[in-house]
Amino acid sequence: MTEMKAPDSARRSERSRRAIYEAALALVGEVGYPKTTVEGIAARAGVGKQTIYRWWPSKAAVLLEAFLDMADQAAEAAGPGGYEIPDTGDLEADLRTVLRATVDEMNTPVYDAPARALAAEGVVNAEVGAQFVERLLEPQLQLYVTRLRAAQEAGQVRSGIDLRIALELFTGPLAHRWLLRTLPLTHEYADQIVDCAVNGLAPRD
Amino acid sequence: MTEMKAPDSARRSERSRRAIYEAALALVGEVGYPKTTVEGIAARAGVGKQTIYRWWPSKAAVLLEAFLDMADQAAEAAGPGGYEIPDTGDLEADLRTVLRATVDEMNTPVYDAPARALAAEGVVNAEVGAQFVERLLEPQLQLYVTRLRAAQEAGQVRSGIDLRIALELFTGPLAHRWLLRTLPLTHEYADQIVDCAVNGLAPRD
Amino acid sequence: MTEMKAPDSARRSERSRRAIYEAALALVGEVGYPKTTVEGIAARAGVGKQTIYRWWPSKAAVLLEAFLDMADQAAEAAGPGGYEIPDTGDLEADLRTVLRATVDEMNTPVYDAPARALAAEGVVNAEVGAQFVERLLEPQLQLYVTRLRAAQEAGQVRSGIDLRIALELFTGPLAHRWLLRTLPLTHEYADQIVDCAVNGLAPRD
Amino acid sequence: MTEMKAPDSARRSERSRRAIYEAALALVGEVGYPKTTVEGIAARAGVGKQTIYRWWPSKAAVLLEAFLDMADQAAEAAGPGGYEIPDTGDLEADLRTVLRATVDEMNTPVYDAPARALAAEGVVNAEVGAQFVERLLEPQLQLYVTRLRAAQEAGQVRSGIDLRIALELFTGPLAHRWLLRTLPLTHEYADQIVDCAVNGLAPRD
DNA sequence: TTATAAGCGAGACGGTACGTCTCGTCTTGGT
DNA sequence: ACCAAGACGAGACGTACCGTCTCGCTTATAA
Repeated sequence: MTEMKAPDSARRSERSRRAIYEAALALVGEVGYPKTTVEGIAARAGVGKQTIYRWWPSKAAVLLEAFLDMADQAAEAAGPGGYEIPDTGDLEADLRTVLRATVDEMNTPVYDAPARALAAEGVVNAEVGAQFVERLLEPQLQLYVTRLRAAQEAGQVRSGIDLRIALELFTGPLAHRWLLRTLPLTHEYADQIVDCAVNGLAPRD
Repeated sequence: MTEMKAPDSARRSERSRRAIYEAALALVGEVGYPKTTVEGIAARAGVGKQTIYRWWPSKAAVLLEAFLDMADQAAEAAGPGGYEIPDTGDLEADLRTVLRATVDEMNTPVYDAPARALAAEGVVNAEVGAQFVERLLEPQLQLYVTRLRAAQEAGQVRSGIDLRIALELFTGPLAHRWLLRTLPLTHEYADQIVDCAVNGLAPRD
Repeated sequence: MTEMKAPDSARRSERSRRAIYEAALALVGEVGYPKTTVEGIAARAGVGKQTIYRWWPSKAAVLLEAFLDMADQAAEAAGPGGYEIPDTGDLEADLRTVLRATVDEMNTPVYDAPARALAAEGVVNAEVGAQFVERLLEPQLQLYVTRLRAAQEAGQVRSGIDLRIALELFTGPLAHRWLLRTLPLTHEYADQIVDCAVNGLAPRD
Repeated sequence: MTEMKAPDSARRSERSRRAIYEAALALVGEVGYPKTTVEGIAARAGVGKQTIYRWWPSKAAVLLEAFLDMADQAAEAAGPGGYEIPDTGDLEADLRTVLRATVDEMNTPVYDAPARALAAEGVVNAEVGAQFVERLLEPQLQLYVTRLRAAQEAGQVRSGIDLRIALELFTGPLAHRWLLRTLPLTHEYADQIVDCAVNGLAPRD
């Protein structure tokens, strides 16, 4: 049993952590994930390599935290409501709004590059994949569950439907196009997905 | 000007190519994609490294061809019809059959490991991604287009719907769960997806 | 201008110093000089690294002082006379006694390992070498000068001879064998060196 | 049992070997042995690190071979006789010639720096020490044995004397001063050593 | 008798070099 | 000409120590 003596996080250098986050995101954006190296991150952050290895187990873990940090800061800046799906009573319109926003995000390079890298790493590395899903994806999916539950209670969604499955009718196609780049991601595409999927969930006559 | 002198493919060693395919698939299955190296493939195939670099540009390209080769052989063994979606007239039943088969495939390790590796590489490397989509994914998606067109002509699918989008209602959610391992892939899940999606495509009253 | 503020030696922890000496000597004996590290000494002594760097400029300096301390304690234990070369009137016999004792010391691991390490460091690092010679070697060589002067005055050594050179006829060969391990160091060898060298110093007919 | 598969020395790059020798000797001369690193040698030689680790087990081994190579080239350039001790019949004069030459060599920086480094490493590392003695020192000592044997047969050296010990009367003091820098190495010093030592070896009346 | 400032243990930090691994290219015989 | 074999230049890996730098915590004067 190799008892790892954990470093003392009270003494951790906040300055270094921030510099590492920034360097990691910048490098992934500039040279791509595979060419981003731990050495490169350390050099760019003006940090010793050991300072990275002391706090993270892998390049992917660094990037995941950097990305979460970026998302947290964005959420904070977005105002008190944070991120949630609007509820105007019109399910189709609300989901259109959200999916269009998601499409925009996926077309934004500073978001796209690291998110894509993390997703890819998670596909192949179960450990990272679990973290990616748990810390990044799942919170977002819960927003759909919440909104769809409201719709279900309002009678806009069939009562027998599992909402975890329902939400995948929206996010699944979007993620598919995003990850594999089969066809371009546009607002129109988002609208069409919402149209079909909402129809599929609607109560039968 | 770097004049690339192409190797003479007539003189190519068939024995080596087969050995490389087998070694690549075996290693990806055994140690995972990131730990599979070109050196390792060469050593296992009893082949010089240059023989790999002469014919393929990257580890991912080797694996892609190896995987296509495996798929071709499976298709050949599957009989004269090859792969196509059945058309019994009942769209929902036909798609259930296909999605259940796909779920089974994704739960088969010898298929899962290399396919997952290729998808992940394609997510991050546009070059590989394009190849992956064009040579592996697109032919399968066309089968859906064909079946859905028949359904549309039979009045089971709304006429205004873009079939490229329609098909993603089925494959998107499936791919999502498969790649990110959010929840287990089961026949029941396939059925539920088909249920909702077919409903969404159906003509409105 | 780097104003070096010297530490206050009055407040120095005696306990720490002793622990550092012991740790340094023990580690050099156990794992050898190159694998002995400042971190290792600190850990073994139960001491912070800074406590070493505060009082010594280098690993070699620590070991030198540790060794001198060990020698001092040995000398103290040896009785009031301390170390000196006996003078029975028989130069050859007296030197035989001393060289045999030196041979024994060199064959004692607790003496050999650190002494060898210090000598090696001194060979390559002039600073350490000077300290090694001045504080460790020179006092011992002076003992030879004293004894040989007595012999010279008694007419047993040619009058023209420089005693600094004379003594090297004894210590030089011994050191040579010890440091480079060309051949084993034995009492017989000591005797033969003394025989030849005393003969070489003797007045000519 | 870790069976090391030895590299094929027939395919070795002569160009790289020479570049490594030159870089190693140059660096030791310029920055000293402790600051000479394997990485530095590789960089200066325009060579990958692995090319060094493939052929040598350590920095010291590289330097030893580089030094031997330098010595071989010098010997080759020195003419057909190579290195040997002259025999004019006058033992004292012949040894004076040789020891003066040795003193000169030890005062030559390009010789001194690497030789000193190797000797120091050999003092502390028995493996290296054995190589140093066997490949560098022993051949030179044998020259003394040869010359002293001739003198012994000519009746200029006592018949009972072990020549391996006799030679150390000359080389021991010299090495002592050289390695530990106790006092300067001069021709006069060499002469005095020869004077005393030859006298010590001479037959007794 | 307290306060105050030093030394202390601990250990995180920016670095350098280690020795290993794999990359993609180049070279040498063998078939 | 293609091949198996593998040496090569290059450079990232993750580890070990370097010497410096805070941290709180004794601990011993000097107010």
